[in-house]
Amino acid sequence: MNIENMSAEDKKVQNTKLLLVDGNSLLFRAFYALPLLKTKAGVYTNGVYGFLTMYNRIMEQEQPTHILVAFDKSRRSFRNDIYPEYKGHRSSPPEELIGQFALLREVLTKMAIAWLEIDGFEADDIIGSYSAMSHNEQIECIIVTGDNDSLQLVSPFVTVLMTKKGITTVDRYTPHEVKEKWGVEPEGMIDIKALMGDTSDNIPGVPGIGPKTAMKLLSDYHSVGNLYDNLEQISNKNLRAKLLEYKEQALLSYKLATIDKEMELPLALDKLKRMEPDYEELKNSFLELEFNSLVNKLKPQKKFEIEFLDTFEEQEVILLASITDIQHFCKSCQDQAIGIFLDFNKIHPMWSCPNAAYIELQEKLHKIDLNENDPEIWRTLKIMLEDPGVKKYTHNAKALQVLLLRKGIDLKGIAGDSLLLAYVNDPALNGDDLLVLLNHYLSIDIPKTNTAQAVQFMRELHEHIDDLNGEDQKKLYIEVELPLSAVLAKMEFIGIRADREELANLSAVMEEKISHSQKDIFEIAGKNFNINSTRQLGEVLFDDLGLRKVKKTKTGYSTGAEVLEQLYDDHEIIKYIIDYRQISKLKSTYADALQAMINPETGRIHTIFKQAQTATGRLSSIEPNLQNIPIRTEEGRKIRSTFKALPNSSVFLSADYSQIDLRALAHISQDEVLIETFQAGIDIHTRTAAEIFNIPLDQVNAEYRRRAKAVNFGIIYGISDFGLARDTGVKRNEAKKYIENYLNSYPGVQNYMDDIVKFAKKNGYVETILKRRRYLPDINERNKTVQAFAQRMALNTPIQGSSADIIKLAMLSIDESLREAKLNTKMLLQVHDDLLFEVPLEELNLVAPIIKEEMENACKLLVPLEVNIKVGPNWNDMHDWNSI
DNA sequence: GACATCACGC
DNA sequence: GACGTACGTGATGTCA
Repeated sequence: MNIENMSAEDKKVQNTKLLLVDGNSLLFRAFYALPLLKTKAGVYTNGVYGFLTMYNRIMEQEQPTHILVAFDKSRRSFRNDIYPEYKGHRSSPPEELIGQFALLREVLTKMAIAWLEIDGFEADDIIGSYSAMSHNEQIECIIVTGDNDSLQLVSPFVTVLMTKKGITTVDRYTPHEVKEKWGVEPEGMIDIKALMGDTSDNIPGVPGIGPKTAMKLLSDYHSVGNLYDNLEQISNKNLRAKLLEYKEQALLSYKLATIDKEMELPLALDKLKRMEPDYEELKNSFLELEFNSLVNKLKPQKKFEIEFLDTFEEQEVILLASITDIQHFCKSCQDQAIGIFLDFNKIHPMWSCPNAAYIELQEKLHKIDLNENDPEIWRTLKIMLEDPGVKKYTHNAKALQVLLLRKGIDLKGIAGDSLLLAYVNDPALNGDDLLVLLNHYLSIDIPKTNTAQAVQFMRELHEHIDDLNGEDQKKLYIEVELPLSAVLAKMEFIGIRADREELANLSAVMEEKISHSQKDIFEIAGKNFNINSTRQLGEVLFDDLGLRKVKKTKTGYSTGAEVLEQLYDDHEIIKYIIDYRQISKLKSTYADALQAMINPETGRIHTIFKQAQTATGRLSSIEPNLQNIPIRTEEGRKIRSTFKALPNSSVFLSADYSQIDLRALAHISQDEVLIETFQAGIDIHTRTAAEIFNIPLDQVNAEYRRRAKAVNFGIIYGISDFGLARDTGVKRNEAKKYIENYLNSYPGVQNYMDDIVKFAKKNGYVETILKRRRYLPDINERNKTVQAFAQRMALNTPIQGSSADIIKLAMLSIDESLREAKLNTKMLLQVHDDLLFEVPLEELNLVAPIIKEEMENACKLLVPLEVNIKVGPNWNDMHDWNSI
């Protein structure tokens, strides 16, 4: 068809896509695929839950414009009139499922999804009739079912999605796939069934004929009718006799297997149009059914019909051209709520210049040009921006604040940050891009080129996401994340001093070492190649030098550190390669890259702390990443020592939580042995060693402690005996025993592990002590590997996430204390369980106890929190600080 | 530009 | 028989 010549009516048909769902079939599948789930009120919901999961997935994939779910009305249909035994073998569905049929219908109604059941007909017939209509009208149609009867409905316009064993995957059948799998055209599926029968429907067919024979006969005779007309041609006597004997039964089976395609359609197509439900009401009934993970996904769907696509209304931008205009405007902002968006040319607020400010006030969009960098403009804006009475709604307040700090402006009155709000709502969503959020939550599509227009929806977006958040999430957002963003902004703005000259010297020395290693390696290998290329290195090691191929990767042989270690004694080249790898990593990632990150404006390095990035609630650090500065090797520590406090006037102070993850575990699991150990101040690894090796505390030697440490470490991450064996170097059986011993010694931890997985399976998420949520959609997955992965996340996230919560609380109270005491000590970095400060010498003895105090009392747990304080001139040479 | 591999941190 | 510790960022090479 030529698109140009299409009428409007044709185009409409082109944009129509009808989804037909076999409700009974899918509910059955879902019920058996998922473990039994019961609400607190005792209602079984697993089938309905699984149905909705699958429905959502298909909606996302297929984006239909029209939907109908069809049900069997009762167990009897017109087929029972011609064959009373039809579906006669079926026993009643289990008790736990029966109530879910009605429940599903209710839920569908609430979701504004059309559904149908018709006396005397099966869901198949309803689907057959609607799909026939689609075919005739040349409308695209998708059928979802687990019943292969419907393959007879497939046509160029009708596709069948057949659920496989579980509920996560479907097979797609177009005429081509039907032909490929069954050797017949879609209509031929009726003939196949007529011959082979169908035990599940109790269609008899011809005894002794299965799929293979049926396919063979039909490839020769094309149809059952033609087969019986030419029965004498069949050479196999037995087969011929059987066909003859059961002719009646075959013809009856044909009728039974034929789906009715000519029912009167009770609902016209436009009654099936996809509709927006009442989200508030739907949310309530999902909450009642405890479908918490689904509640979170509730939001207006993306618009689905091209002709109805909501193009946002582009607002006129009022340009505030003169100082007088700006002054007048800023005055009118007083005691108002505004949306604000600062357009700057790079992502990094310390390396960017603002082009313009866009401000929404009373639903009008204003622009202030900042390219001129006119100090008069900034002076005017400063008053408004520092006025806490002007409530500012924005996206990524931290970046805005950092940029303003460079202009000498101390931003006040941040009332909302959609980046953080969305993160608290669901940390898995990447909300960096405001346009993505608007699309996701409000279904508004703003072209990239028109980003400034987003400011007109800023407050609406806040309101919408805030509605989705529960009380706990609102609290986490208002009391932790939002104020923390201001603390982080100050840290980013202050930056950390690094000695450029020392980095340059290190780089030069490293270059020297690298070229030496390189020369040695080429000599031993007998040829020149790129050592950085894993492929070329693999060729040299495993092809040329014939070393053992220890481990494979997707693309070739692994040359990772683990492999090289195993080959260490096999060839002298290995130690040069290990050396080369280490030094070139240090040079490129640190010595060279860090020099380039020193800001000429400040002479310091300013990282960006990403506050809405990780799934667990931790921060991350980029451009540069200051959370992975080397510490383990001697060479690496040279990098670390280039970070320095201002000489003669200040020192670095680092305050790190001791065993915060294990303490969080003790608190969450309430394990008595763990709690007692921490309360008594006993070394946790030693205690664990005593427990798992069943020896007295004073007989734990270094080796026992090392293994116990690996066990403790592994427990936090949801360990396997395989992983533990690898880490400790003991046999897998031995490692397995360690874990068993551990869980017997700490029964509270065992219970925690069982309970948290149950919780996750039931609720679809896990949470931290501050009720930060992480959704785990894979927790009920049938694929064992995927499910196991989700289970480990369920175990780890409350632990790691709670630790992250605790240090965030500590940062807030330290910031407050430092401000109250009017101290000049600056918080510089957070490295997960570690805080780094730059402390003026005269403040040291005052500040150190404050920091220790605030961190240890950041959060009341069942175990004490312990903080170690170190002090030194640079980030490497630090020594324990003792109060005087 | 996307993906894979490797290596650094907690 | 393979695969099996959480969470990150960044440099480099390879291939399209």
